[in-house]
Amino acid sequence: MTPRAEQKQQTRQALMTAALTLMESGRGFGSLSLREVTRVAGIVPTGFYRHFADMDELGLALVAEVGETFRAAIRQVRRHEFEMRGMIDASVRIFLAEVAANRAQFLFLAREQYGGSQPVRQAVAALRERITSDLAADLKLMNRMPHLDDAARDVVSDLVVKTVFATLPELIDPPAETLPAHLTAEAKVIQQLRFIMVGGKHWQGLGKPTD
Amino acid sequence: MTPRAEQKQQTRQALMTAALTLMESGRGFGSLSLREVTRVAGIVPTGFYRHFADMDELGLALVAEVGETFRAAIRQVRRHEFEMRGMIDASVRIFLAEVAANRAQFLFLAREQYGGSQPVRQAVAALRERITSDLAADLKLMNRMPHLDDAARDVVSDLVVKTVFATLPELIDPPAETLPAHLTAEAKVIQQLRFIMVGGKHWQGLGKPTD
DNA sequence: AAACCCAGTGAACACTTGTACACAAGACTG
DNA sequence: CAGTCTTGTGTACAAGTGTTCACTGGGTTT
Repeated sequence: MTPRAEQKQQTRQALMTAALTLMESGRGFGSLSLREVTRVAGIVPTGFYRHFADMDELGLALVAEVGETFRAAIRQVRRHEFEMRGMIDASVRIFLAEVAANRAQFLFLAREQYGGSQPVRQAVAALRERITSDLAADLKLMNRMPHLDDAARDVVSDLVVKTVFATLPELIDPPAETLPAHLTAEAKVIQQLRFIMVGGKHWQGLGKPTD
Repeated sequence: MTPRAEQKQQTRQALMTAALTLMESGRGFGSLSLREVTRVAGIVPTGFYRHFADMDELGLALVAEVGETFRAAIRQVRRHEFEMRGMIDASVRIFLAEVAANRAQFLFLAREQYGGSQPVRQAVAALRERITSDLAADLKLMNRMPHLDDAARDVVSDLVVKTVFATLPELIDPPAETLPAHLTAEAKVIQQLRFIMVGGKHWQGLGKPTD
């Protein structure tokens, strides 16, 4: 890549991390001003337009970025998925490490998954759908839960992804007090995913409601 | 109540619904300006201070309000809980009706549960904890899932509440296209709650990991 | 009836905001 | 090397922001 283009992408990245930095103190992305972002990024306000048409476009770039690291984390999980014993434990641990290594990105994801502007929210929804359908395909491939038909597998996958996304805030801002070990966010989400998997295994179809 | 105080509460309510109204077009609460809110509420900006010290306090009032309707919905569910057949179905249906009847409030809750300012987020967290521990107590009382000890019941309750909260956005903004019946947000969340419950019933303790 | 209280007003303030425009200077291209 | 492209700059402006202060007028109390 030419030095010019390289410099440009560097500034572009500065804008993106500036936005994430500003959010780290609890603000929502939608309340950030263009000027604030450029101020933190170290360029003049008008320079912003060389990279994004408006703040929404910056938001979309951030979704794309966190989407990439998210999927990279999943690929890494999948690479270890054949160590069957305690697969959930291993997956969660790997995933948590990735979240810790990219705290700000996942914080953005957690905050804006439902709070963001419409384009941002749509982008997050699209990301989530891709992840969900990947998981469903994976579940089918490894032939766990053979009782389930495709539709039911979709619903379970959706539940798993929903649980992971909804747990993100706990994982990112661990409650300050050191908790009894079995209530770590990590331990809790592991057990919750197990409940879901066990539920999937013992599912009996819709004929006889068991509740 | 004296006419004066009544008038005051009426204006206060106008401010709260003004905020909810402004959010209905996709904005986050944190991006609303005090002046906008008073404009929609039909009073002059300075009048705001007769009711709230700042926007955060308005946010807390909104959390309290939606918390009340939320818990009212739960009480209504509980009143029907002894019709055991299809208890989940009934609960979800009742709850959904309440959500539909108070769309804007639940939209606020869904959006701000993780996106709001720190005080708002804390208030939502507190609300969620109350609901969770109520549910745990309820599960214990009706003695479903006898295999589970208190800790495990807490974890299941947390998962259920997490699922409901995370599903709120789907329930509020139903995807425009009429879907195949088994993929209604309603049908999906019912099945997901069933998965969780079945998982709880067939839980075998932590001794032998089943995944 | 007189005194008081207080929700809502209106003007004013010092700032911040998004965007337009002309410009500089270094990197690219012929 | 000359000419062009493009990233980042500086100035400017109209619009919106939160908060202050002194005020009005009708409900409330004595």
